Amino acid sequence: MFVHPGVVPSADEPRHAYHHGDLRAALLDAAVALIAEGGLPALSLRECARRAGVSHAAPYRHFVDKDALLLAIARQGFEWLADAAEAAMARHKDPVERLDAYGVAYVRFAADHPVHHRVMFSASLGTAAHEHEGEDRAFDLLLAAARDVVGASGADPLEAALAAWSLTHGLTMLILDGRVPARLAGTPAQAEALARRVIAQWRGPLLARVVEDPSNASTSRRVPSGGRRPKPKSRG
Amino acid sequence: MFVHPGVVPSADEPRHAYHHGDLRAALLDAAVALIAEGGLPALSLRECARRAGVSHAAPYRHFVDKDALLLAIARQGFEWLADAAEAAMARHKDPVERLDAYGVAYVRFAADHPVHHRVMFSASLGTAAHEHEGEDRAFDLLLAAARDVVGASGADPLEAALAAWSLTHGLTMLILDGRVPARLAGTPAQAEALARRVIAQWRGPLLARVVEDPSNASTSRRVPSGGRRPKPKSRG
DNA sequence: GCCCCCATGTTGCCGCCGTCAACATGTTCG
DNA sequence: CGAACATGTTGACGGCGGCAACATGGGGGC
Repeated sequence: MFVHPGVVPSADEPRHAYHHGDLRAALLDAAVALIAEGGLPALSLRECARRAGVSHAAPYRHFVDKDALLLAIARQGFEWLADAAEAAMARHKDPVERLDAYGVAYVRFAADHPVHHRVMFSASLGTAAHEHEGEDRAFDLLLAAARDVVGASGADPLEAALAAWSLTHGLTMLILDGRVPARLAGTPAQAEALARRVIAQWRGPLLARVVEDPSNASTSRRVPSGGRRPKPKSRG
Repeated sequence: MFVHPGVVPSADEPRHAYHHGDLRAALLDAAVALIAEGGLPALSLRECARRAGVSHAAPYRHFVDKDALLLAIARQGFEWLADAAEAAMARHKDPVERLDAYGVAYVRFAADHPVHHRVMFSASLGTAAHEHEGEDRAFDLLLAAARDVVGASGADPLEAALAAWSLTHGLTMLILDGRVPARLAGTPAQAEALARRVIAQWRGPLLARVVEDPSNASTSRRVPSGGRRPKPKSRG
């Protein structure tokens, strides 16, 4: 049996275990493992079935086709992402800090679940199925945070959200594609720290404050000779 | 013949036209068209051969395998990207403006050549072949621009480059994946304008100036009630 | 000017894959 | 107890990537 205990049973699918223990979960697990080993093109339903110890057509009793399996992984990922972002934001009151927390949680989530992130944003699905409930939830969280940040300034919250999403999404993709030196993002913890520094580097005029402390905004007028690169002194 | 005149012969491969006019270029064209129509999974060497009017094994005389064809597309894309970035940066002297120009050119390139960008950053190749000459050239340009921006401030140029790359790369991926409303990025020109606004939104303490005009840096201390969203008055 | 060689393209084959249809089995419930 | 249904199996089909063996024709050596 390849069903390792890490599997969260997702609590919204048939629980009955007829012949196999929980084939659906086993297939999802095998799929994630396959993608982790050889990327998306390495995923095959037949190999998943093999690893789950069932025949090559058994998966079709749980997923209408290959894309449905990928969709299930993506859905799970969006749920986890929304949960992580929500929890991270809940630890802050300041709008900017909440937006930062979202971004850091985003990168951290991708570092912790690289396969899920890759599947969530794989072009295969892309336009096909943009109706994940979790995706809407994650995006609504981001949009609300952006709205709080821009406040009544008249700036477009959607574009602010897009800008924040772009930064963290781009960093995430570069890390996951191995284009960031391992020294900077070799572990999820390093990736998270890098995300904090990258976000801090970009803090801009729209947000009208320095990340470290709202009171000393004047330091943003010139290149600070020191005190730059604020150590994320365990905020939260 | 499916060889439309848009094909740039790439000028570094055997020019002799034995039986087919220029099968290699025809295959590359067909591959790009296939990916444009149905994404990466829609690419098949056999369909490329069919569209080029040759037998299913003919492509193997020009590409050792499917990945080699994708690699050729990626290489072409990196060359184009480096050229575009170089040209865009050459129109500016100010370091920050040069870095901005790089980012805008990056997004514009991806909007103009979505298939190439997708292939360039497809996970399939990823770790396999990071030795595109064009990729090094494009990254070196970015790194040099970042170095000029951070100057002697002591900031890590690599991390600054990474931050800039993250923002534009993320925006690019979101646009290409259809996650940005068509109203904001339906055409390459719109995507370019959006890139300018997104970059401007993030201008931060490290760069210590407002994008519009270096002299009015004080407007960055408060959320500007007006004058935000600077119309990109055809800089250059 | 001739011929041979090799780059180019073809045919045929293999195994793998996604997917479907037909069949088998075991569970649940009337 | 038996029927209906969910689950899993077997076998088949066409498409694909890739290899080997064969065909061809153009250009360079003589």
